[in-house]
Amino acid sequence: MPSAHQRILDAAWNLFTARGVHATSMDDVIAAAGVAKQTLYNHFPTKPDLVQAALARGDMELRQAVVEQVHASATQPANRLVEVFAVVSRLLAPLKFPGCTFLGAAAEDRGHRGGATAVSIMHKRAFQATLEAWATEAGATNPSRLASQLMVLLNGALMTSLLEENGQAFERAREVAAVAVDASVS
Amino acid sequence: MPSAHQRILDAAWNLFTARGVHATSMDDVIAAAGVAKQTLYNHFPTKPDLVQAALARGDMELRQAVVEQVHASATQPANRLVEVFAVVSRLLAPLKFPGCTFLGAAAEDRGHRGGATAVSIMHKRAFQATLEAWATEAGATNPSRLASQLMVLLNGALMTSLLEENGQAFERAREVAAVAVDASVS
DNA sequence: GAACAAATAGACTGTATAGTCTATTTCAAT
DNA sequence: ATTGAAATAGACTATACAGTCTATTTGTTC
Repeated sequence: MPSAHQRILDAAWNLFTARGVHATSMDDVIAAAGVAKQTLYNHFPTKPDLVQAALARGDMELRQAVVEQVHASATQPANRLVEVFAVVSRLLAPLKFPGCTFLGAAAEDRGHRGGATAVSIMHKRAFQATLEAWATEAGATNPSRLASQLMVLLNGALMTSLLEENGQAFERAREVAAVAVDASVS
Repeated sequence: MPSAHQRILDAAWNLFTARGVHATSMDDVIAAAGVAKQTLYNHFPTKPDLVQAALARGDMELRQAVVEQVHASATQPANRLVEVFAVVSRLLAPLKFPGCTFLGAAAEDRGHRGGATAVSIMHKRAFQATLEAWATEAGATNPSRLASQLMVLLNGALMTSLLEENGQAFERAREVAAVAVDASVS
């Protein structure tokens, strides 16, 4: 049995992903984590604290998983920039909630610019930095620009798959990414 | 002075866009519309009703505005597919809330699949149909696929500009769109 | 086993908000 | 002028939810 801390973060992450932050009550997290109310509040004094902590952990785990799987399935940097779309799609598929927790949280936060938005921005920037590193290795003429372009595509695929669950969004994004990478590398 | 009905829908749309659906209370709408509580509830019996009506009206107005401006600024169908990114960016700029009301509402609705999500899906499908028509006129080898690809790019630009307010997302999307259109038309 | 930290159970408070109800007022059409 | 529909003002109810408080229990370390 994982520690209470872990269970709380896991439960919170899953609920935030599935239902969104606003629609998840602290009592929901408590029930899902199988933990006493006071225990949760001992670990995370307020809901924003919990949201931030859960997103921060999700950020690390997700990015690590994506990088690992991309490196495993493509050795050529240029291929990695395209393959990343397949990897993210594959990671999302079993979840049954085909959206991005960070984009969702940021959208709920609108106007607020609270902790959730801040973590989401960090997550996207960190991810984009990884893309830029691959783009540089691939010999792109403008790695920074290519990374930005791919990030827009990735965010688009994540949001589109929230609306149309047929999973084609990532295929389309991948096709476009291939063309964009090709245009930027050659 | 516009009718109460109009003022309510306008106020609701603006608040939903700026702060999100969840963060907007019925009292907020009442205050912004300058209307009595009962008046609002006479026109829209429940909050979901109001959300759906406001989004539906926003859908019509936004799509109409975009199509008009795109037609005005580009006569070649192939150019329209690229110019649309500049038009949407220009429409968003003065709003100070650089996100998509529909994507935001759908993200807040996660799991629900309620009226807000339904209207958002309609909006995106209708928009994509317009793109497909232009793609067909432009002589794309696979207009449906090209429209899907551009839709992913557009959603990506809309979400990315929510996180990074520098407005570069639309430029990036436009660059990629140009490459994708070129690859699909020639 | 004493002592202390962490966890539990669950009652309780305060606040925000959706939606109702009542009484009154405006105003256009007859 | 009279009537009837639409609008207003604002008190009121019910509920959901964040966060607190108290008392008890478990488990670990010295």
